[in-house]
Amino acid sequence: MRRKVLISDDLGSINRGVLAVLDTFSFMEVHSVQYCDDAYLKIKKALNDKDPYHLFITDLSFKSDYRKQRYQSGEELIAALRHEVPDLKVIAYSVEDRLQKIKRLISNPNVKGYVCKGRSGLKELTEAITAVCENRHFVSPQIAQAMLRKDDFEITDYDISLVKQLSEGLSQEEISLYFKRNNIMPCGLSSIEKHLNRLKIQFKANNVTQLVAIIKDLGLI
Amino acid sequence: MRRKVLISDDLGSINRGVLAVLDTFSFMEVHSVQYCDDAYLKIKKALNDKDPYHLFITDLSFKSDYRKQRYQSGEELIAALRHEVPDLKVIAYSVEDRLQKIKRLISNPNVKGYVCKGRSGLKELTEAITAVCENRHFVSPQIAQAMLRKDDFEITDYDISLVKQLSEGLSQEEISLYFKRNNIMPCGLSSIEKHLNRLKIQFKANNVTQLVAIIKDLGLI
DNA sequence: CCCTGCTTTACGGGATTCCGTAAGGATGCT
DNA sequence: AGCATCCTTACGGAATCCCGTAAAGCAGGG
Repeated sequence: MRRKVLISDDLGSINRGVLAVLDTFSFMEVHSVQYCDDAYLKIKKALNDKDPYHLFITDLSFKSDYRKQRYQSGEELIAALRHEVPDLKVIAYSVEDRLQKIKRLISNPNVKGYVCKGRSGLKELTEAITAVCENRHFVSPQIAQAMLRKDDFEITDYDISLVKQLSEGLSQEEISLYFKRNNIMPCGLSSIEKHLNRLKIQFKANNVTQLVAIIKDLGLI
Repeated sequence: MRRKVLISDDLGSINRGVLAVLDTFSFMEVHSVQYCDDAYLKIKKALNDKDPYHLFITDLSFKSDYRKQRYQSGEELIAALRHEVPDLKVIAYSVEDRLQKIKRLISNPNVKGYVCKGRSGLKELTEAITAVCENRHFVSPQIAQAMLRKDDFEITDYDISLVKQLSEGLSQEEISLYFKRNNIMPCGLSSIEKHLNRLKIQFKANNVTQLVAIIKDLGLI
């Protein structure tokens, strides 16, 4: 049975690697793009032509360059496809290994698989494709395992955006106002202080400056 | 003329992509590894066997996993090779795009090329390999261009160590004491404040936290 | 020697952060 | 409803940071 597959990744080297893997599936017709917007257009066009894609394999983060994009990240594109192309199966293939983010992603019914880029990424990707073709789901073992553990020592998007604002020079009071304006809860100055306190303990930071330095080193912002 | 090449990247997909590119150079004998320590061992062994590698293409950042590594990053490995295998030509292939860091890297005479992973990464890598084979150097155009720009602030070692202490969580008063103990002048609290003030103006930072974030982004600490 | 310019150091007051205590609100369980 | 728990928010005092002013020290030039 012929299957149409689209892969999307900004790094040429990764695209090439994934293509090499897909070549082992002889029944597949594979196309690849390097921008989210291109992926969106190809998917929509195929749908219009009554020859839709069956599977979409995409990275999550895309470097921005001179080409202005409507969809800046894989997440955004996947979210849009959820309603516009509900029959499309999606496998995310990313270095992202933060549980919170992955959980949210695979709560989207379109997303049938999550594969962590890593040393055995291509092997896992093969498994994921096989699974999805057989209507099963797949997530990388290290993620699946982490999801079982209950010690949710997790850092949320809220925390990230909080620290990010700090790193951009806002005072805690300014952040409070910013959160109020953007309807991000909690937005009280006290809550911001409390969250920061928890983060400082978690990351063993003496003060906010060190906290930002640590989070930056971890590549979270 | 036969050339031995070693490539090192933890992501399997990238390794595959790079291998595909290297296949277009028919005279090359290519090996690949996924850990810095493996790269080190292979390079040393080849040297011992009197059949050394001519070219080493490596990523800079490697995810750590259960395998404990002596060399945690490409930088560390490259620094070690500088003295142990001075004849080995190195091309770094990384997403890193911070000038200062790249400058420090290519100040190492072994490093003949720097290629930025990105949409045209493989194309540039091909150019880099060709250049290095012809005894020329290569750095990705976007980096080369950025290096020309002269808005490269004068920043002293004193400034660096000052900001570094901040990023490690010391208060300004603690830094004053630290400087006194280590005979770093000036060490008065007021002087430290004054220096920080100048830095904040230079780097357009609202506060110390943002200053540290900026300096980290520049790769200065 | 004095003047000038530069840097280090000191001091003070206002702003911000830090940290503990506690009130108010939502949720879930019995 | 009553109770426990978790989370948000508020408040206040201590510590720290921020920033301007100013004195002291040290070169170089006239």
